[in-house]
Amino acid sequence: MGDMSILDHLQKEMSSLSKAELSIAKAILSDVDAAVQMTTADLAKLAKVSDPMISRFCRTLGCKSFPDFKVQLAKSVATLPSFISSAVSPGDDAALYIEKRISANQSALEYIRGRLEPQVIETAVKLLQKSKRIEIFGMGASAAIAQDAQDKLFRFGIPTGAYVDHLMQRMVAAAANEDSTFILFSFTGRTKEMIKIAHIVRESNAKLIAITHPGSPLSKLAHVSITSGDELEDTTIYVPMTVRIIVLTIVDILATGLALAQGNRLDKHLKRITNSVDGTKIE
Amino acid sequence: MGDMSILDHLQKEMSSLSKAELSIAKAILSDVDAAVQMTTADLAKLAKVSDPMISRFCRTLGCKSFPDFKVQLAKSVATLPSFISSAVSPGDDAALYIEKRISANQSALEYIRGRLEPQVIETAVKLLQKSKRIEIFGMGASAAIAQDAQDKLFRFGIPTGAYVDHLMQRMVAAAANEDSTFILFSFTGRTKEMIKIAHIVRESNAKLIAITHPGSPLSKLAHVSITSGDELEDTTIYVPMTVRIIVLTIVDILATGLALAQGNRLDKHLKRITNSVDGTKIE
DNA sequence: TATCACCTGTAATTAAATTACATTATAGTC
DNA sequence: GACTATAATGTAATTTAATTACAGGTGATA
Repeated sequence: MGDMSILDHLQKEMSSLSKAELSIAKAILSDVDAAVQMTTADLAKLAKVSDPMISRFCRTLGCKSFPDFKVQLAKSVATLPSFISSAVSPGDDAALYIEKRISANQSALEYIRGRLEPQVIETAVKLLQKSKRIEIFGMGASAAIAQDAQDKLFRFGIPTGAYVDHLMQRMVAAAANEDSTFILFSFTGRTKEMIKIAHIVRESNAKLIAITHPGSPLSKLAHVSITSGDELEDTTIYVPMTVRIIVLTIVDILATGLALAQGNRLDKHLKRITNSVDGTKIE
Repeated sequence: MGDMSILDHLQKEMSSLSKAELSIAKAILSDVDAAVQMTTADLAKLAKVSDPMISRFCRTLGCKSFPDFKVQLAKSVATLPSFISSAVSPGDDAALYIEKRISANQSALEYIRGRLEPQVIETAVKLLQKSKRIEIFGMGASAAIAQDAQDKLFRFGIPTGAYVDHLMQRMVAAAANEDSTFILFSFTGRTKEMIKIAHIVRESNAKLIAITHPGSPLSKLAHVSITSGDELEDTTIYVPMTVRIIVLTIVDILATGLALAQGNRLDKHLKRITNSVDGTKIE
């Protein structure tokens, strides 16, 4: 079972459970917090099965015993994404909305944990690594992300620019060639201007990585498309919050991949960058 | 005990434990992952105490029983910030560094869960709400954050500017008065230029909110200082990654607080903003 | 010095979980 | 449809784990 949480595993196995096992699963899922405190007898009664079915059920799920199952379940409960509790309401005090926003952003990260495909990331990293130049575009809410991405990626030995002005973006895209890789950020992937720019990138024979809504027009134009997590939040109606945490974490991942791919031959180069801000801070 | 994790509670009680209780505590802390799988007999042997001491110890900590203690402990383990496992190594493949980066950012958010003080956030929100104008400054890695914060805060009926050029920042700070609130982002709080700008803000009688390292020179100049989470990551040596996720979540929290404080009287205003980008997207 | 409160271990008991055995249900084959 | 084999499930028995009861030891206080 590896690192998969017992709750995820349980939900994945629902369709292959026997009648009694399904009763037990439903009883557990009806109140997970209560389940971690139950005896085999309690749970068996709730699920209307015999006591030994509980042990057997745990073994079916790959646990050593019911106590082991309860411990795994407790771990799952503690890391459970709670989308419901994240909705902020008018009467919320600061303690509550702090809690909700933190939980929302943690949950958003949990959401992409199983959705980012390693080979897609690797492909993107290889494109970046082979490039003579990296150009990063964003607009609106994605503008700050483009600039943050530049701040991360410029360090790895490949000249890296970021543009947020759509006219400059068009012109830079038109001036590019096959030596460049472009990273385009668009939560929805349906911004007309960004799609137009993507066409220009493609016409320049440059490579295109899009961090965007899966299946969107922009994603279809990209050589590599990586989810923006836009399914989580309607960014055309609400102020985009959790989505940008997802996208910035994707930036972290790409930067990490590129740093690893470049190995330690850039150590001096990185040191020089760090040193360039020497003297700007109070000791 | 409320919401405090059993691990936190245990560590807080260490100095008031008896000799045997202390042995048990140490045995648990020596390998928490193993402890959740132990029987009373296993743990008693490891701690060199009698079996019943285990039950008594759990009761001393406020748990109902040893099984209850083990469940609580499992929950603590699951939410424990794991700084070690987040360290990326040269041999890491994409699946692993994706996992590590996601976990690192989740842990970073967990880190601030108990460190953000609701009344400090409320004070900041009140300052923002009472302002005639909000100005947001960042530079270097914080520049993108400043622009992101503008994208969030400008919507709530208070004119909001963001500047990343330090000369413009000086001038805007000097031109301000008591009607303005400034938000300054600096991870370390030791950037000389930003501290100079903070002085200028104070001289203009404007209010100053700093998102920065606790106890730093900048934090001392602020009317309200909120942690940047800078303790987590040496941002002067490493590329700042988790720290900006923390800071952006703080932006979310402030934006949420301001939105709630403004109530629903801005609904039309918000609608007008959303409508302003109509027609820019493919349907 | 005596008393009291607290700590702790051994022994006994209870509770919880698992195994063994028997019965029932289901699926496949003729 | 009848029969057989296998899987699922319950009852009863057994084992394991946890807790309670009782007794003894230690340290502090009057």
